[in-house]
Amino acid sequence: MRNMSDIIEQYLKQMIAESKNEVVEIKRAQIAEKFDCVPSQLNYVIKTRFTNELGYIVESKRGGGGYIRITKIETHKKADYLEHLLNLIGDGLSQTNAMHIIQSMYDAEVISFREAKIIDTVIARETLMIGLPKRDIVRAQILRNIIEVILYEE
Amino acid sequence: MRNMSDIIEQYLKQMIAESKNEVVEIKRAQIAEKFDCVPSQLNYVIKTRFTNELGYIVESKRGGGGYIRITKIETHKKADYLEHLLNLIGDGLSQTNAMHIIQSMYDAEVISFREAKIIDTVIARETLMIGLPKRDIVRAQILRNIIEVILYEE
DNA sequence: ACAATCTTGACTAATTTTAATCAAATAAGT
DNA sequence: ACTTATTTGATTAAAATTAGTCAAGATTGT
Repeated sequence: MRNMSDIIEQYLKQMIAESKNEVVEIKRAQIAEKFDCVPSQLNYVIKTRFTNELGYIVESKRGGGGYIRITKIETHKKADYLEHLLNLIGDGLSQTNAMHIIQSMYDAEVISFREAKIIDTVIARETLMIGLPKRDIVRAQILRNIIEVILYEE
Repeated sequence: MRNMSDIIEQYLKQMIAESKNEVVEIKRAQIAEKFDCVPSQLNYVIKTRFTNELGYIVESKRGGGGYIRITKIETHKKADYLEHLLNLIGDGLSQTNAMHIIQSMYDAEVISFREAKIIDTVIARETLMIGLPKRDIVRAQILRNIIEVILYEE
């Protein structure tokens, strides 16, 4: 790791990853001490690496018993969204509907463009060389499983 | 070896060759010191010998802990590799063989870890709820199509 | 001699680190 | 309760640490 800010960033992200609810709560001075840097460096790291843009909410309190709390929200939202999609998919799924769902996932930035293309290909009727009604059932099963992979990663 | 730029070029290429992932990461000032030249000479060498044209990607960061990272990308090799995999896949494909291919693709850095997991899921017999021998045929078809998506992108 | 390439250094830009000062919340003393 | 002191985070600005650009001068090849 190249510099102190990166190290602290990694440390905090690790804490969030290990946490139950995508949250970490720290005492600024304590972390500064741990990494042997000035306290305000924590503010710098937070301001440059835990922005709202990147899906973090930062709350803090001063005074005795003060703290800084960093919450990662995007994953929650994404999880909710993916759960929603899972509910949407019934026993069967047409190619058109599947493609709409894939497009939606791409728009929601849950999957990359390449992943979208891969999944599109997988659920195409030309790829699944099976007759109806079985084809729609397999397609639903495939997409459900893919969503679960994304949902339960990390 | 006639001049400093050539020497530095050779040095960097040597580093890349010895590296695990066709990457070298340097500190500009440090290399300049090592070869007793001005730092900006590194920029010259990189600009003239590690161009995108020649298959290199250069990334950098300034400030404390800054760096210059040069990555060699072997697009041709990857294409050859993927073609090879396509030839490998016959009319049918067992889950075990498919998983080996997926692992290989991940090792070759042709797919990401997440993509590997997605594809693993898709080709699992639990996902493809079809009986043999049809299942192996569909699996082969799916993997072939996925590889083609990756092969013919961009 | 001419053209292309290389070397050098001054200046610029980005990023990180550090310190000083400010503001808010709590704790303590009266 | 009220005032004061202490603790703790926020903000800002300065300094330090890198890398990038550009252009003038030097060297080399033809």
